[in-house]
Amino acid sequence: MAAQNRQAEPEFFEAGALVGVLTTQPLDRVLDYKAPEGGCWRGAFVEVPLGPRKVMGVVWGAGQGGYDLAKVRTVLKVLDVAPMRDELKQFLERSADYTLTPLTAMLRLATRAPGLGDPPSMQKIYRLGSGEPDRTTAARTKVIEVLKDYGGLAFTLKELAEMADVSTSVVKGLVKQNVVLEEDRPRDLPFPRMQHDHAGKTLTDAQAEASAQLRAGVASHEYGTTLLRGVTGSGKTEVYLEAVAECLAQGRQALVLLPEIALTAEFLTRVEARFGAKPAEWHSGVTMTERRRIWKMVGQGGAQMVIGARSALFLPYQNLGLIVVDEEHDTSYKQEEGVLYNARDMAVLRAHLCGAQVVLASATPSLESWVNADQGKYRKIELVSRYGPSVMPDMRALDMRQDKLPSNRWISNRLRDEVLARVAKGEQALLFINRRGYAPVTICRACGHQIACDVCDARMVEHRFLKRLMCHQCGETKPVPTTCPNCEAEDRLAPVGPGVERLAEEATELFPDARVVTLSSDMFGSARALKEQIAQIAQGGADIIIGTQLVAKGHNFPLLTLVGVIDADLGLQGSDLRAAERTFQLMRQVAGRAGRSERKGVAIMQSYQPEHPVIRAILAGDEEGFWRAEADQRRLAGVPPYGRMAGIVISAPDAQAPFDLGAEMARRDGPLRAIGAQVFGPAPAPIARIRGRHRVRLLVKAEKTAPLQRALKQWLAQFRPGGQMRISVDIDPQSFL
DNA sequence: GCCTCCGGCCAA
DNA sequence: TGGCCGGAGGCC
Repeated sequence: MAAQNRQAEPEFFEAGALVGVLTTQPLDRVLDYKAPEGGCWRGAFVEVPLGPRKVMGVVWGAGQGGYDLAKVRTVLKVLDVAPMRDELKQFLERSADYTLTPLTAMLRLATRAPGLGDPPSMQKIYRLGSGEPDRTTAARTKVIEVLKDYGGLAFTLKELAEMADVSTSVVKGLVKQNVVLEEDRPRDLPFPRMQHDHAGKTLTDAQAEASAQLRAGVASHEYGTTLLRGVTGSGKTEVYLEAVAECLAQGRQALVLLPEIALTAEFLTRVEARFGAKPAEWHSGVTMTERRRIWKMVGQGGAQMVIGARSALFLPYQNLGLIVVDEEHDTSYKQEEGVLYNARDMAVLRAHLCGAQVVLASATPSLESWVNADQGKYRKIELVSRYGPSVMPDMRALDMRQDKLPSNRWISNRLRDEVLARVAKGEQALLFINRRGYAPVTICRACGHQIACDVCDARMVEHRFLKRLMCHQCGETKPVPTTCPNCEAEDRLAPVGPGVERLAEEATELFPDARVVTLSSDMFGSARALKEQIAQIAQGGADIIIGTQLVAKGHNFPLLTLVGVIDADLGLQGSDLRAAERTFQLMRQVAGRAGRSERKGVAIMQSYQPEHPVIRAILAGDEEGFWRAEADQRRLAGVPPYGRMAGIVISAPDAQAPFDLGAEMARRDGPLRAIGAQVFGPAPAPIARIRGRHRVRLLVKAEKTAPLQRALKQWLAQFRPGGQMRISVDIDPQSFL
């Protein structure tokens, strides 16, 4: 047994000792190997033989034993990178448990940099030497002048030749005579030092007070989360950069997470102006060599600050003191492919493990964060705009009870006129309805019968695009009948109420000269086609956008100046539990735009109950009231953040097999029932086909305190998907529709 | 994830 | 008989 004081130190394994190695290969197990010559520490990055191949792994701990010792192979070598710290190891284990992701997949997330095993790559650099040239030429003089101008600095061959405007052979010639020195330098260099006090900004009183609180948190070296709420223009970036400054002053590393789209050169320039040097920048567009440099430098302390997209959370920080999640409500923090995790929540987990502070910044916080702040789990700081009260769009409710709309019309004349006015000016209008399909109800005009699902307590929704009736509870579909199944009357069945498809039909009739585009999840074969469509719209490829909740997903349409909510009451009835929150945030999105451009944004809500507390709160700009009303609804329904949910997506190239497996899974729900959880579905997933794979989804709902992950694990262990079928688990799914 | 092994099937 | 294809399972 090791001495007690050794416990803080990582374990050392003598050569030949059995060690457990976690590889990046998707074998969901730690494999036994013998420690290499010279031994190895726990946490060491190693290369091990696996079958005929060599793969990378991490020494996770002592070997398990139990595997045929004769077959145990030896670690090939220990890689020359900083070993994984216990904090990151725990973070990977805890987040794997939370998201029900294999640990190997988490390790892959944390090692997304190429050539980690390669010896440090070197490059030649050139600096001024002491020799004298045998003869002087104009080109040689220029090289010497450049080097003298920059003092003792060194440059690569290409840089130097370009700066002196000579060919590289001139420099080489000078090297032979020791006029210029050629040296080797590692390619992966530390990032330039950032100065916490380089250029302090003058802060308003409110900003100074807020940043003092954040600074105190960072200085405590303890975990804590702060919700920093401030509208556009209130200067919340300046405030959280003060927290970064404190973190740098403490000699700890800072991470700022931004939604992918917000990673702009403009933001980097701002940071550089404040701290005198650029931070490391980590996102999907960064080159492979730069990724490797960042990964290594973050691990050995050569990068003080990282600005990145969600995956920057998995870098091997040496001493992380602060994580800022800017625009924390943004849905792009939720990874929706591969490993499904929410970077906002995982940031809080990682900060817990390394005694860091988290700052969640947003003008319109997610309800989860709002509730956490309200319950005292998060500290809350409010920043009032320096330009006075928050800029809301011009917001109105249209009381539909006063409007005598003909049947089968949902766009009121007043809204129609507003749309026409925008289109005439070359601006865009968005008509928002949170209902997929053509019509939510199909009714028999002879007997009043409504076509319902055979197995669910739900009405079938007509999907004209798919030419079928569909149950949104269980996903069952059937052709639209011509005779009433109840009274057998011929041709008396009629669609009642609007869905997005029907609204598009109405808009096309109402605005014959406008370009109308529909955005609904089940109308796109692939995520990429959808993305392309959205990009086209953003560039002005449409005048009127008809959309479901899909359009609320953080997309930016700069030409959009009018949002018409067709049925504002719909979000209040629980068809999609986040609809009201999104509706509210959509309004605020328009508000932010109205503040920035000369075009004022207008939001119009058609409602049959404009006196409803949520509607009133939105109109009055009473955010507190809105969140409270919304929170009450969620609490009553027992859904997040007051309950827990998980989405199970079953996918396969053919459509039937996932349904069959989904139905079987819904039947054999013992382990879930044991913790009081319920299963809904199977139903088509929000995007029903991706890259040729049909997707079917089950939803599991449990109480807040129920051990959901453990139950899901037991439940899922019963099923072994055959062939091309895949099951993926999404804890805390973004959409529950 | 990738490699290998094995059974099935087709052309001669 | 040989060769090629695709699915199943092992890899420490």
